[in-house]
Amino acid sequence: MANFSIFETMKPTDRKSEIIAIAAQLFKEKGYSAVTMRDIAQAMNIKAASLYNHIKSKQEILVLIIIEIAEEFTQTMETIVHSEENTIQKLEKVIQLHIDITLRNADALACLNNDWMHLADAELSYFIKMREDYEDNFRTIIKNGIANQEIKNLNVEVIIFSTLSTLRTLYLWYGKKKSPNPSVLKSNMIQVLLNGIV
Amino acid sequence: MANFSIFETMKPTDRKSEIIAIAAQLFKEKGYSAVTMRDIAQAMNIKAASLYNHIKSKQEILVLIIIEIAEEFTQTMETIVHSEENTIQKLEKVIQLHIDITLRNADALACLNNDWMHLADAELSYFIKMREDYEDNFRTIIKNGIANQEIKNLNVEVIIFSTLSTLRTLYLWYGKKKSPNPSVLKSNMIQVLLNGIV
DNA sequence: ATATCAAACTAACAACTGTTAGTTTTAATA
DNA sequence: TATTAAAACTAACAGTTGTTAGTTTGATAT
Repeated sequence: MANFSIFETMKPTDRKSEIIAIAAQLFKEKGYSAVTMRDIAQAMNIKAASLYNHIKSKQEILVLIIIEIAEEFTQTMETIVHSEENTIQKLEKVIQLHIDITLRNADALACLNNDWMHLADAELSYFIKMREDYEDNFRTIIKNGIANQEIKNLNVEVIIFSTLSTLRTLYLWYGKKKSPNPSVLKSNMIQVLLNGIV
Repeated sequence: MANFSIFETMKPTDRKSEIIAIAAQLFKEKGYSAVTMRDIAQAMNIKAASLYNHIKSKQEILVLIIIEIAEEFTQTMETIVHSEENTIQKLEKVIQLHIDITLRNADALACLNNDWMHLADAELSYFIKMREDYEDNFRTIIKNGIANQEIKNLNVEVIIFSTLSTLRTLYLWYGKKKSPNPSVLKSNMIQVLLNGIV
């Protein structure tokens, strides 16, 4: 029986996704540990116990916020590093990746950056592994670029952390009054990170 | 009576300072909210209640960790922005400032970056004010540099946040196996941030 | 109408939180 | 040796935490 109401078709997110989205928002503001289940419930206008009709635990919320987005970073980076493009094009793709995810899900990104250490057991190891792989792939791009003389022969670690620091904390700046629109952001970011400001 | 023992003269930090140093270390690893007074006490091999012979509250620890270092940033930036040097020299001084504090007190810096929102009332407002002043002064340096044509005419906000992101999260990278020594770090950082990597 | 089922509720738990009060230990001073 | 003061202790508190159990609500399907 085709009884889809307008409301059903207009509401693509189920209750569980709503909880995760709202939790991510709260985690961004105060951090995982400082946000209680009662805080999350209140933000949804329900009682804390009702959350457990949809999620297994507070931990599960954290895992769902962080792991999916970490996998996207890891997989896309894997694609970029193995592509046929030159170093500059690869770096532009990495910048694009960070901007895209920041625009799409700044809250989850904040959570990933600040609260990953509150993951436990298997998920913690998995996350750390992904992060290492990501950085190793980035390092490979830079080293190849230096070998090809596409990139200046500066300390590799300094290049990596200055670039990644900026890209990883984009969520802190985006949404502020003075932040530029996405395409201006991208082109200026490429200029600043690759060619410097002087 | 000159009865200073070797131990006294060798121990320049009193008990309160020890608490603050250990707390900062724990806050860096897990964040302010996730660290309990019992955690801090255990790290000092005493009981939680004993901490209150030295400090007024958990909040006070946070304030003492963050405010002092925030004031140092704010004041030094004030000096730099009003100095007679050119833009490049000013930026080099700002980079030096961040490296210095990172090397001297990475734990407190991590705490300042991640836990400032757990300050309360007057201290929270005071911190936010200092951070705004700091960024305004940085913005002034960049704008003057662009006006003088010492700096490329790129989006000012992008320049500010890419530079500050890197400098502010230095503590995350420093101390890792692959990180270079301070003087190499400084010269490479100036190269990367000012002149780019390409 | 009745049955069904997701999603809300109330009530409670055991563990943990920051903190206080009052007491004992420790080590230096008179 | 007696005194003092710093710094530890034990015991407990009131409030908060994540979570469970069992129940009620409200809309949809038979």
